[in-house]
Amino acid sequence: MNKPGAIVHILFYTNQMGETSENQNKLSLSQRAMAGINSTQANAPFLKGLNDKQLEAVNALDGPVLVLAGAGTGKTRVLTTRLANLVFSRRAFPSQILTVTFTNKAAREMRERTENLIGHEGGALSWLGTFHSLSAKILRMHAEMVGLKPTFTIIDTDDQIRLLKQIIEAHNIDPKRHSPRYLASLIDGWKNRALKPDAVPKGDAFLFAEGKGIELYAEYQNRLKTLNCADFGDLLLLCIDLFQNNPDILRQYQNKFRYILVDEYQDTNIAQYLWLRLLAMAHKNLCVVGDDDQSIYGWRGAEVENILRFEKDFPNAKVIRLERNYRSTRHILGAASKIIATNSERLGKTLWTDDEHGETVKVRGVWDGEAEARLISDDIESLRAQGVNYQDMAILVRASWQMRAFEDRFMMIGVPYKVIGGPRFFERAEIRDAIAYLRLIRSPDDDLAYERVVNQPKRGVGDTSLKKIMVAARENGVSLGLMVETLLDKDALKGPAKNGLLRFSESLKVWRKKREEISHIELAELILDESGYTDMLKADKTPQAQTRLENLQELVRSMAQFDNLETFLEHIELVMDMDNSSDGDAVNIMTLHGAKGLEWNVVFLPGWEEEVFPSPKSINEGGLKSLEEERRLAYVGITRAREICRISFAANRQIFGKWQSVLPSRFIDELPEDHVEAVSDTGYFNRPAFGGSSNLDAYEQGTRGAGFMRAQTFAHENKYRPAIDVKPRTVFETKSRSHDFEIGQRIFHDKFGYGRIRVIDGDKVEIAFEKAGVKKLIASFIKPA
DNA sequence: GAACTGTTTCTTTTT
DNA sequence: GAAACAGTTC
Repeated sequence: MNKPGAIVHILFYTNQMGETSENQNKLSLSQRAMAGINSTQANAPFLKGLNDKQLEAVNALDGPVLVLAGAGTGKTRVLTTRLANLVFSRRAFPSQILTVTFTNKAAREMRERTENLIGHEGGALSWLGTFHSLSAKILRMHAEMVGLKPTFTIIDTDDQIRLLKQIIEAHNIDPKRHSPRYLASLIDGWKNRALKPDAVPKGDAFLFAEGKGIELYAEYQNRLKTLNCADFGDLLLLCIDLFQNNPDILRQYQNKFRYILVDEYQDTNIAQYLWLRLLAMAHKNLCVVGDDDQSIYGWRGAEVENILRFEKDFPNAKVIRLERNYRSTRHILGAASKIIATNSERLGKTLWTDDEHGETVKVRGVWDGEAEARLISDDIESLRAQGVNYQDMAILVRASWQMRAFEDRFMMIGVPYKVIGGPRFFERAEIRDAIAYLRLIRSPDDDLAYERVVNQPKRGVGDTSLKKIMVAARENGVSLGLMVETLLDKDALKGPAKNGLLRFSESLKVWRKKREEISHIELAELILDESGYTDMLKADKTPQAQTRLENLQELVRSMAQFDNLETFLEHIELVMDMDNSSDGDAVNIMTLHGAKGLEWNVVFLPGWEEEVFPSPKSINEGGLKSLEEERRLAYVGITRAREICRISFAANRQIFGKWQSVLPSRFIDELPEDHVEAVSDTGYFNRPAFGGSSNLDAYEQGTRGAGFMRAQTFAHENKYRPAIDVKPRTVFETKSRSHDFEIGQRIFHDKFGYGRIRVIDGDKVEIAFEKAGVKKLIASFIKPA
């Protein structure tokens, strides 16, 4: 497949592509490039091991290219190699290539992997990032052109909702009947479609408070401007505005970015599409990579249609399909393919592999969430004993609340784990407070930050005082901070509020002055101390207070990675995520969304129940379209696994704190029998685990339904087959033991009967019983058969 | 204005 | 089951 002839042929083709593009300058560029290719690429080591299709994608450098890359087909490899190829062929310096990813995690990985290939050749990849971070970077340089100061604050969903609530109340609308959260989602939706208040379709207005939606949206935008703030959607929209209103600036960026690469193109929304089109219009060296089957961000406005439209927008676009899967076993691929085949709206792709080995995908039913956590942690421990590292295993859940059961379990039995993208560090109240203080130092007009910390810790400024100040500030068109200053000057305040505000205002002045003198780290420590925030937590006797203090220390420590306050704030506003990827050997726990683009040897997919996955909320709101998106999520989950994939469902689950009996997910029904096997560790499938208990009713109701029957039909004659094949293998033993059993030995247990030893870990042994499934026991309870 | 208590709502997924 | 909210008392 790596015949030199093939490479030459492809290179010839790409150069033809390059030369068909109109401008003279480019022609000479590509001629230079050709010289570069001939000398550096004939024996270029970085192209080794790519298959024909991948090479084609890597070498089609000029002109528009669409790469349809299925799961596990080496997409990231193609992207990074392509980047390296652009640099090595002297087409562009790294700083002249715009690379857009969808998440910060993806950006980080792409940067690392590309730098491994090109080293520091030609400078840094300064324009690799998410749509939002790249937009922010551009906007900071031209903020005045869109009516902001360069220090503008990027607000997150939480601030957004607080602001909207104020606006709704100011319009005498009851926020209970018309929730700010819903308005926020409407506005987000409009922004995703690049609709400004005057462009919102009239019909959409009636989605909120009898036609007030558009008015409120306009008001919200005004407030953002006066607060010198932008929300996530604004970053893109303002950038588009900037380009459209200033052709000279647009041209400057068009010239700068000679080549544009976009990852996860199926997840782009209309605003992002417009943004890209503006930048790529001049030279059309745009390469997008995507997979319609992995489009899982419809709720954020992603339009799979963008992929379909690509060929229309760029009529001579080269389309390359990567269909050979290098990741998963045939069973895993078979299960995933069957699931996704149920969807109707697909471009259609057939993934294949020549991998022949591997275990089938297992589907297992358990009593409840706790039993599920136990089952999975048992699997993890025994796989670990067989030599699989924790870091090669992952648990992927639909929603973050499902993570808790696993955390509890792992904490109890001492398995190291890391939660990626769970309840986030920067969303904790104490962290947000600390950041609000810092924001207030940077941007005195940041009313949202002011409001957040003015009475945190308590300074005697209650709701009534605050309301008064807010009304006055709005009437005078000034910020809260400024209004308070004026009111203090005029001695218009009284009681505890007066004293508190006096102290607060003085402190702010002092801190702002100090900012010039001390480092941002010292400043943060100073503020936390002098504001009384630390003391407040120290005085707090609740168990959480201690963790909060630690979190704050962690925050201060993390500031060391940044040169100054601005870069630190920019980072947290955009990234909202701490890089904890380097933390040793630990099991990964994350959401299915967070898992896209990643892979592990072993993947557990718990919670495959109706009411959990597919998410009922999603189906209620989006109907069939959403159901198909949930199905793509299932597809993404299964295809993360290289060798072992184990799905599970519970008969009972606590939802919103209430016990409910639930049915297995309809997706379980869609799995193909020939790649999947329903097995049970506990003999659970047809035996109530707790005979006579009052839970029996729930159990019967929960498992007698069609879903359970569907799942059961997969169970073959031997319902008690152990989940893991009994494979005697050598295990390195470090722990001492007081017995002389051996792996593979047949034993007898009073309650569970006969079985065979699979794993020995000191005095603990794991046994695959002939009737009772796999159990972990202390060796003294068993005797040789 | 703060502290306490009972009630309600809520969680999808991320920049 | 937690967190946000509303209503009550000090």
